[in-house]
Amino acid sequence: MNAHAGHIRAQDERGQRSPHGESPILLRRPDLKGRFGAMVWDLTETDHHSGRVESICRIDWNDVAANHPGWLATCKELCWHRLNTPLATQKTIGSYHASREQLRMKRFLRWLDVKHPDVAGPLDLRQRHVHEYRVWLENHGPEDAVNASGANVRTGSSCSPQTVWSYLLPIKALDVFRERLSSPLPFSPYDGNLTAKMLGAGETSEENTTEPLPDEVIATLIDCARRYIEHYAPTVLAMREEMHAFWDDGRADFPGWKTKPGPCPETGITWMPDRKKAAHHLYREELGHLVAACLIVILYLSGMRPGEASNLDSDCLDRPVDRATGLRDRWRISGIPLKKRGKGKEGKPPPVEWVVPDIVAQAVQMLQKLLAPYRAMHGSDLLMLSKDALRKPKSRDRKLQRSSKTGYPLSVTSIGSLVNLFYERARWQRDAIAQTDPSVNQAPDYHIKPSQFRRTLARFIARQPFGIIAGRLQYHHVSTAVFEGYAGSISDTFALDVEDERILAGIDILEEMRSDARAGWRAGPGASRVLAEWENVREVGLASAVVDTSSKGAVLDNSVRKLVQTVHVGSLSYCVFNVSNALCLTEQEKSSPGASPAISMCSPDKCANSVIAPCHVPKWQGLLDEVRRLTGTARSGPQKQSLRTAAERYEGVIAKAQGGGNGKD
DNA sequence: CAGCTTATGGTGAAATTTGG
DNA sequence: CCAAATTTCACCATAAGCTG
Repeated sequence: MNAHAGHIRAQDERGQRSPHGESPILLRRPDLKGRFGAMVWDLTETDHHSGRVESICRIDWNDVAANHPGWLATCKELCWHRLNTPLATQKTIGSYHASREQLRMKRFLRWLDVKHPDVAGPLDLRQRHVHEYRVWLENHGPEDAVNASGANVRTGSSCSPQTVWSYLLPIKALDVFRERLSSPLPFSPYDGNLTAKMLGAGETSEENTTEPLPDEVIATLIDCARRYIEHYAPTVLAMREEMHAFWDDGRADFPGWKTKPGPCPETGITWMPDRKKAAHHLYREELGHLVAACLIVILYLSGMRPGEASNLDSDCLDRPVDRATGLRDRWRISGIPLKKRGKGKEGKPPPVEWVVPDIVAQAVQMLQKLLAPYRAMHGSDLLMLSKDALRKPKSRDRKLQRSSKTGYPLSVTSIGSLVNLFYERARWQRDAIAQTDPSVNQAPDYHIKPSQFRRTLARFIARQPFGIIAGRLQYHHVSTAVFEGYAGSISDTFALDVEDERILAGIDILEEMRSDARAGWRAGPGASRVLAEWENVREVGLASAVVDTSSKGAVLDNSVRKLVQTVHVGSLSYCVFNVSNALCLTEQEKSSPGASPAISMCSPDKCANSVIAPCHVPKWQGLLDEVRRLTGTARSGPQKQSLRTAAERYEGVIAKAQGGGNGKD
């Protein structure tokens, strides 16, 4: 396979592989363009993450060559070995990490330039320099910073040990690879004791600090996103057509919009503010909002990470045949996972799948349609494109210049700005709705981090496995689809996130059941058993662990955890799970270890495990109303009969839960 | 199999780039 | 020169992989 083996595998006098000018940058990818001698190593192709900006996987040596010539050879050798030479203690690293390491190296070199300009190369470096750098990293304020061209400046006066550690990693690597370098360090940093532990990094990890989006924020977002997809999309598409026609026309001035955004058919508000803005800005702003609307729906209801969404192909959606039912009744999105990737072939991680509800499929289809012309224009296959893809191309032979990466992927940082811009619009619309509808209040000022969607979904599923999203989607379909969606990517930690949230929710539920019981509600046998246990647990001085259910998460004792795990939350019932009489499981499933309730098979009114409390009555009432409405339209006798049976069933449940012989007095 | 290191994804915000 | 949108870099968080 390797025609160049002769010079690729060149060995030095110690019998080790070493690079020279014509060596490929990556031995396992000799087809890559660059060679060791080149001043730019472009590893973009080897990066599976298409949403990542190009500069992240491009290593530009020109800066080192110009400002720190004595270091150039060492930096390149180190980087090459990091990419190609596995050691006993160090495996080879990916292009992303290799580039990041060189960025950190550059920061060190900048610092040396300021503090010790006499250190011209690795041979001049001493332990005291390394130590001084470490102290500087640990404790330096903005006034002390060594500024780079370009970007972020220090704000604080200290940083975390793990950050210090990662900035010292290139120096550690110089030590680890000393045998391979033509001019190794003349000493071993801290006598070989430069470790994460020494720097205090890796201390006990803290709680998950990503807070879920507040209810008002997510409600505002989802509501507005849904309106964009359902009602405003045709207007936005018409604007796109008009703008493209103008481009083709070749006229100098935009003649003015023919498309008029009528009032919102649902709320009656003017949904697009009337601004004096250049047409091409207006058009891209609205297209951007529509993209954001789809993105929000996808992120919130699939549990994807932002980076995974930006990595999706335009043909990621399909409708597989359900093996159990033979029907094509579920939507599936396939993509590349960012974490827990596994090995896969050719370094490419195997795809994962998310099962998603209808509205997510709609959002994906909208993106497919909305961005189709730009995909054709820029030769991209990605589902989402950055806003720069929406600009007018300069001419046939010249591409747009802003993005240095071909195809205009939507980077993760851009997702952030897109979403926050959209939230501003959603708030603006909500203000307008509040003018006419006094029951609607204003949305809070809030900065959204894209990763919060995933966390918010975890909480949502945990609290309402039978829930109704935004009051709009059908109960059964969504709950099972979303639930299976996360179960489908079981290798992910998402299931664990959900479980943690569920346990916290379970504590709320137990407390609620307890106060219901104290108010005179008579629980069934299953619930009484659990409540009695709960009283015990509360007694045993777990108050501190249990009372704090608010944010950072209570540190749960195992006994609490176990107890809470038997209680499952639902908006139709609680399930006090007890394997032996669970109606949702077959005999075979019951006997398997770790059996848990099958949400989609639940029959809350029949199962002995199920507890229907007063707070569930409204949902059951809703089901009853629905059945009565249908009874009016039913045609055949059997249809009417089955509806009557259902109605009786629901009436019985309601009577049992709220009054009659089994409820409050 | 816990505790550590290593590898890598994510976020905030200033600086830069680009079209006009 | 202006405004918009991205890139860049510092900082942060967490998963994967070793090792004893």
